[in-house]
Amino acid sequence: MLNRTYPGQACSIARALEVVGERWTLLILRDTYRGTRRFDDLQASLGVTRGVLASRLSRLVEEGLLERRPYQANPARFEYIPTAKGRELWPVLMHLLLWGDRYYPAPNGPPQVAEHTGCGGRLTPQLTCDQCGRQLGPGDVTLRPPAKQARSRRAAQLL
Amino acid sequence: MLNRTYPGQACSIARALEVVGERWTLLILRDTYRGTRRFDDLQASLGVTRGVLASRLSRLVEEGLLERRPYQANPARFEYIPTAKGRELWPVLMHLLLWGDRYYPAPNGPPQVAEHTGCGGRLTPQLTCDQCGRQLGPGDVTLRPPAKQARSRRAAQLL
DNA sequence: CGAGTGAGTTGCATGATGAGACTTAGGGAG
DNA sequence: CTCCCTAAGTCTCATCATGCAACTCACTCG
Repeated sequence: MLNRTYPGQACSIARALEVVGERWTLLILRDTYRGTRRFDDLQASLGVTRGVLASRLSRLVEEGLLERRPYQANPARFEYIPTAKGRELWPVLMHLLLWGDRYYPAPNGPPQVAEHTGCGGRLTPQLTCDQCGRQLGPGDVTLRPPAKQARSRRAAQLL
Repeated sequence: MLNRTYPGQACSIARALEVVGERWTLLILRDTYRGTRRFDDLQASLGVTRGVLASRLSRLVEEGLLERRPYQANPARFEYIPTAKGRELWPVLMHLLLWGDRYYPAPNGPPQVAEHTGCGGRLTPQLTCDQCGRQLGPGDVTLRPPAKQARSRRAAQLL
């Protein structure tokens, strides 16, 4: 979305979007997951302008989502590999994929299906609770200040 | 990110981003989850320009993520309520929140914590398999054409 | 009557993007 | 040696989107 900040937003969602919310950024990341990791390959695969691609890549490297690693010297050539920080955005991409498949299926031919490689199950489009394991929705979650005053104050309910 | 399309992208992620990838769109959606649902409230909460807000809202209504519902007549006044389709993007927002909290914690004071209202557990930042229930990462998922030839062809592995 | 509120629309200056040519450094063919 | 190719960028220019701020419109309240 922007190069700019979302000023005055205390929310982590806004801070996350300052890094990965610009046009093309998430698609570049997706391509690096899939193994498209060189400048010209990314450019061809995405159809993004070379200038924009260069600027997104350098931002992603700066922020530590990608590592710019030489794969040959003479002449020096580089590839962009997702770091742990970069890979942790994978769930975001997968949820977008599931949502897109559901509401905007591919015009010609059905969408790709994401399946668990060994077992054949599908990705669950749900978030779960790490204690009780139940599936959570907007109504099940409370945002509050962490630790310390543990249970004392109740903050804004999400939805 | 864009108003424009990501031409030539067959992927559902790109199609999803065509709808919700523009600057401000996801933050507007987040606010409607939280109960901020009127034009002026959204404008004040986000600090977005009135013009941009108007254009994003009308797009979201067009695409069926929000419903523009009058809450009074004379003078006619409206609020924007998330539809089921809009609410299903909640996991995307939550993963962004978890990721942002982890890598870009709020400068003053610790981040908000999302907890399961009844049980006190945290949101799992992981996707799971709907059959075996195991947590999945980029390496565990295969994208392939759906149904029909069920298991016959194996397509691009995600990472 | 005059001020206030909510939901927009309009106009201008600035910033970001798309299209496409140019650069740099080395490799290979003839 | 010269010409052409590849990879990874950089540069320029026209167009599009955004931010800022004022204006409109319809109705209500004091």
